[in-house]
Amino acid sequence: MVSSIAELISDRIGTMPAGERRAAQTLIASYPLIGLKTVAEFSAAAGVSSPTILRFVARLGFQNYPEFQSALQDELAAQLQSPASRTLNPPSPGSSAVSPMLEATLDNMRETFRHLSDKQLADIVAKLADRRGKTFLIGGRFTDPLARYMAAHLAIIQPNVFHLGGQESVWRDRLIDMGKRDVLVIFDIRRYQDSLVRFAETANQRGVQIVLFTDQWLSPIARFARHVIAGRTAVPSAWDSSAALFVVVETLIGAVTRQLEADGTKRIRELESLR
Amino acid sequence: MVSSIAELISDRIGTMPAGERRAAQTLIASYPLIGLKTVAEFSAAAGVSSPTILRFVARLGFQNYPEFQSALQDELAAQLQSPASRTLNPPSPGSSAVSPMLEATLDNMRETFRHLSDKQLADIVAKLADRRGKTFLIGGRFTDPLARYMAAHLAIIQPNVFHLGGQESVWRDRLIDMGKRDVLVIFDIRRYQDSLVRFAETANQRGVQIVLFTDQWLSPIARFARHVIAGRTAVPSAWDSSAALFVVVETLIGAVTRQLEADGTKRIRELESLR
DNA sequence: CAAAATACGTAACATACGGTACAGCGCTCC
DNA sequence: GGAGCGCTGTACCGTATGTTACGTATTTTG
Repeated sequence: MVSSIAELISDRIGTMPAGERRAAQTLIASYPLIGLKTVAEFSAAAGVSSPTILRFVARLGFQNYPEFQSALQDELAAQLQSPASRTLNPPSPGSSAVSPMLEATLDNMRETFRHLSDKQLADIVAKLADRRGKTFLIGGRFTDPLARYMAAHLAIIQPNVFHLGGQESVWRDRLIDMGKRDVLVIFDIRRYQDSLVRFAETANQRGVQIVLFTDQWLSPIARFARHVIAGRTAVPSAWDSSAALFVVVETLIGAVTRQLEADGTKRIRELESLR
Repeated sequence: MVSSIAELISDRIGTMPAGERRAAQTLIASYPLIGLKTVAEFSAAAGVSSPTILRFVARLGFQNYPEFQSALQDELAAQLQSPASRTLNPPSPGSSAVSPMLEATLDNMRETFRHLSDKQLADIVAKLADRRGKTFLIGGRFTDPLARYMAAHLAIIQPNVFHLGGQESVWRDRLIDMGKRDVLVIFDIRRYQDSLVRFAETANQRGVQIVLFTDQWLSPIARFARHVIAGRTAVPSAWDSSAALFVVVETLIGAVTRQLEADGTKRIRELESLR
């Protein structure tokens, strides 16, 4: 089984005519970017004509050029999403049986933060630290503990922080308390829960600003969310991992705390005097 | 100066209308691959119409879609050519406040697992997968969400899993249900809670086997615990981090699940047939 | 050396892709 | 409550792109 297109090429490059070989070498030289451009650009870079390029990809077994490009993109996607397979990352010497899980988790965190800009985090921190409205937190079946964890911390450093728990009918009624100045922090990863989506939709209609923690496939709630944090969840286990989101949560908690300290709010001063 | 398109997006995402923001979030979530596909595919993935995508790239300052794609490709080229720079988030000169937090967290996890032997984990897994008794879980002020998270998973793959929540008086009375064959999983990090220590002590007297998740300074509960997992918690923040413990929890959940699958318990077979 | 087969490029073609005009809708602000 | 503005999607258009047919060049083989 041939895994990458690059291997496929080097397998068959010997059997190719001159023109196609030039195409192959050009592609390998700056793999895989030339292949993502148009046939015309590819052909120009290789110094051959467009049909030669097309014959080249046909020889590789692709029906047409777009199909070839899709394959390249899929390959790229796989590379970008599992940095573990990339040469870097110290193979960590004593990596043992538990390690696959740990390694995957560490990768997830690095990837999650790589897709997260400082600006984005700063915006969310500003919103959470802005105390003109209330903050509500809620999560799904497996993620509600994250909501609780965040609520437990935020509720200490600022007033008007509420975790929405218990029966659906209970927290649904809390919508009455929510308005434009309020923030709703929702955790929702696969499989996404209808009840949460409906809840988010209604909250959105009431003008509540939504901060969504979800996985890389984005919960439908992203549609209504003002801020979306997409965490990586794939690990070698029967379950998805929420660890990356957990770290983002802790980061935010820390940042909000620092922000409020900087603001020198009365509450923080009182807290400090209590310690 | 804006270096990457991702930054450019997060800079302006605040000023965008809903539809375009959705496009932006979708792009960021699986950056940059969606952007290399056609407008039609991009729009479908984001759940908006094609013109919205085009308006989105126009707002980013690109004359047209191909120009936008070229920019993405150039960026990718730069990344792929210097894989060294991607190791982790480069210490990047202006490296924000988030990086130290992430780095410290990653270190904590490595350290935590370094001090954790396979044998130790295997023993705990065996104990949790042994279904002759009941499993109770409880945590402290900040760690109870971890107990809930673990309970939410374990309760699916096996019966007799109970999270102890609510008022202290409530769960204290549950001691009556606990006996020699049962397991009590306790989470307790600084500052250790007296109520939990007393609870653990009593449970221990009743012959309950205690699995303790604590920090590196060890909760006094360690005195009664059969198994102790000490996680690193130090991070550059006003709060301690439970992230390392969280990862241990996920690792255990995965391992117990695998164990039960291997045992081929009736419940697991039924669960699988339900999926 | 001749003849055939293969390879390659030019040019014409059709498709599907990006782009635009326009109308409907919701929202905000008088 | 009404008027204006801005956002969004539908429908259509022009064109750049991938594709194919064909003629020429080049290599191969008897």
